[in-house]
Amino acid sequence: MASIKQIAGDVGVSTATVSNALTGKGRVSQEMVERIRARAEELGYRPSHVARALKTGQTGILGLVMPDLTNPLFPRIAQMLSIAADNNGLGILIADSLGRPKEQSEALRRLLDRGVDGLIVVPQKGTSAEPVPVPLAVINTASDPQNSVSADHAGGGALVATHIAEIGHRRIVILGGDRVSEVQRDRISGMTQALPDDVEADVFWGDHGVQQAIAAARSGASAILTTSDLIALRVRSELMHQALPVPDQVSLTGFDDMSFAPIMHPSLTTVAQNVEDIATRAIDILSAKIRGDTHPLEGQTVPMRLVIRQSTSIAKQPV
Amino acid sequence: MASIKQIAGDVGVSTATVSNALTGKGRVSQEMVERIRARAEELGYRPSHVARALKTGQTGILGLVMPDLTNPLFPRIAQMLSIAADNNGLGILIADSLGRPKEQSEALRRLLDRGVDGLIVVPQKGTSAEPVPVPLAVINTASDPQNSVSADHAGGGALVATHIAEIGHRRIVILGGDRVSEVQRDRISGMTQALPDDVEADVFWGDHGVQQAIAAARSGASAILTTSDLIALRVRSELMHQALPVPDQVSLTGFDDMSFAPIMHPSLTTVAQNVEDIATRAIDILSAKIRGDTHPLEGQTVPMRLVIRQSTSIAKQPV
DNA sequence: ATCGACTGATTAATCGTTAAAGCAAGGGGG
DNA sequence: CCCCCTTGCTTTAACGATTAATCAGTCGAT
Repeated sequence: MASIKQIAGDVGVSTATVSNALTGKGRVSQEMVERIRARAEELGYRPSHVARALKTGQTGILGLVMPDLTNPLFPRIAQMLSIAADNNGLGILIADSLGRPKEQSEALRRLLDRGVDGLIVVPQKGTSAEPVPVPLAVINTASDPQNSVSADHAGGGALVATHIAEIGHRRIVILGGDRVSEVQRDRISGMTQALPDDVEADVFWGDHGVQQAIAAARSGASAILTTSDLIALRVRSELMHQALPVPDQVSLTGFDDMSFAPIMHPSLTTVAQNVEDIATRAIDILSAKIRGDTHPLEGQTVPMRLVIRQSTSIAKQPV
Repeated sequence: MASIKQIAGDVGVSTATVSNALTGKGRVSQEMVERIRARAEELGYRPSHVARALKTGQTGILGLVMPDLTNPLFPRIAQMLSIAADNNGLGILIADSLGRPKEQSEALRRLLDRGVDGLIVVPQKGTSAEPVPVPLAVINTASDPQNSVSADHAGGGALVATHIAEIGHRRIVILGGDRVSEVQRDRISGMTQALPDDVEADVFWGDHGVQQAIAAARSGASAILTTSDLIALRVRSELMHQALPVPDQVSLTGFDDMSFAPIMHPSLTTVAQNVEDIATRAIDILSAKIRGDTHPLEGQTVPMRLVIRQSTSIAKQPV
């Protein structure tokens, strides 16, 4: 491996000059800069991040903590974060906590031991990030006071609720998966607040809620709005068992536009996050904090997008 | 941050002794080891991975390259790799190539620049890993000569094909997504080789193949074996359109046991990978190589598991 | 001629750790 | 009693970069 010393020897200058020439920091003549650059190129010189990190105290690495790796958005988030980080010359080290809060501190400590310059945390349902000695960016939802940037889950809920109301549904069911998830709570409160007064909505939760939702559908509710595509898929199965056709009898919506949403039958109306935008902003916020900007614009919210497919249709007129 | 120097000063010995005491390498008296340990504990000393990396040339970080991040197995693989890596005191740096082969070398170079000790590559369909100056572990499929460890895709194909034959199907369709994927080719060749002679099987590929499969089903084929749950889901949709009930008229199988397989309707018979086992072995192989073991056991194959659900049933007797 | 400012480079220290070599004291064998 | 080996620790150098301090010239102004 070619080092700065190697180049210095070849060109006949000191290592300090080489360092200055390559980083453009000190005072070096234009001619010398070019000679050094040329030699560095020839040798295929790559600066040692490790040595630089030791001297400067900055590793250029961010830690990513996603306690809930089963979160189906993980690949996209990780991908987008990794791209955004690359653009800022940063790397991303992942950590897993197996979903256990106790392991989560372990994971954090491991990342900190490795000297990460900052952390990106997507909190587990119902937990909040513990204090850390490095800059932190939290991706959760607007109602989390620690939130740095996230999708506008409430706005997304409003979008889908408004859509359902506009196409004539007057008695609907809202179905959440887990009460403890702030994201899901925000989605639901977005829905309920956006509904006109003349729409009657029941809110159910969890496994039991699925049954309640089906019962409601059998007794006349014409739409079921869920907080996740996975829940919607389960409801779809149950409805089929009960010979309640979607969307003819019951309209159905999900959340997150997962891989199967466009290809299930009927294809699922859902709400998509702009993961790329969120990731980019998270990295921007974190880099700003690392650079010393103590109060970058935080608590941002990125609009969601309604994706209308075949699982929703105009409400049947009551007979 | 407490350093080794700090401890050395406090205890009244040289830094070398502290280093030796803490790593258990040199010759240090038992008593001294304990005094040093105690002081280190008090100070909350954490060794600097960076400094150690500079000195030893080993960062303790592995690079993970998954060119196809849309691969729905990614989260599980990443999770399991991260856990397995942790157990060996290693970290995992992720890189993304946006699916573009050109970006892939870029991603590789970035990881190498950061000084990773080894690379784990899950190759993109139809590409093979380029030579790298560090130990490499490839997770692909048995027929890839570079493969270090992978699921036994052919064996998985055999499992599902045998199952279908055993429950009486005599005319079936095998449906692949992308000819270029070695994994899918192996799955299919596993299927065809396991089928008894009296079973008639057509192999179709891609979007067009879906139509051909439906046509075959309409003209009497009683089972469709796909190479992916996503494909199975699409086929399920088409069959429904054509009023061909699953499994009464047509049995259907997928691959990979994705999140939606158990909750779609009917729930999908599929073949699951033991991702944890694969990840653990990949890390083991890589650590062995890094430790200097030039030829650890490579080319391993991990059995797949048939998950029988409701989308397959005994073949109707021909009328 | 002299002083000061500026330019382009050098020197030397440092980040935290490891590793090889060295050194003093104690103990056993001949 | 001398020699050598072992034990326990220290000294020194190094990994590859950055950075503050310094220094030798050059040039313009006074």
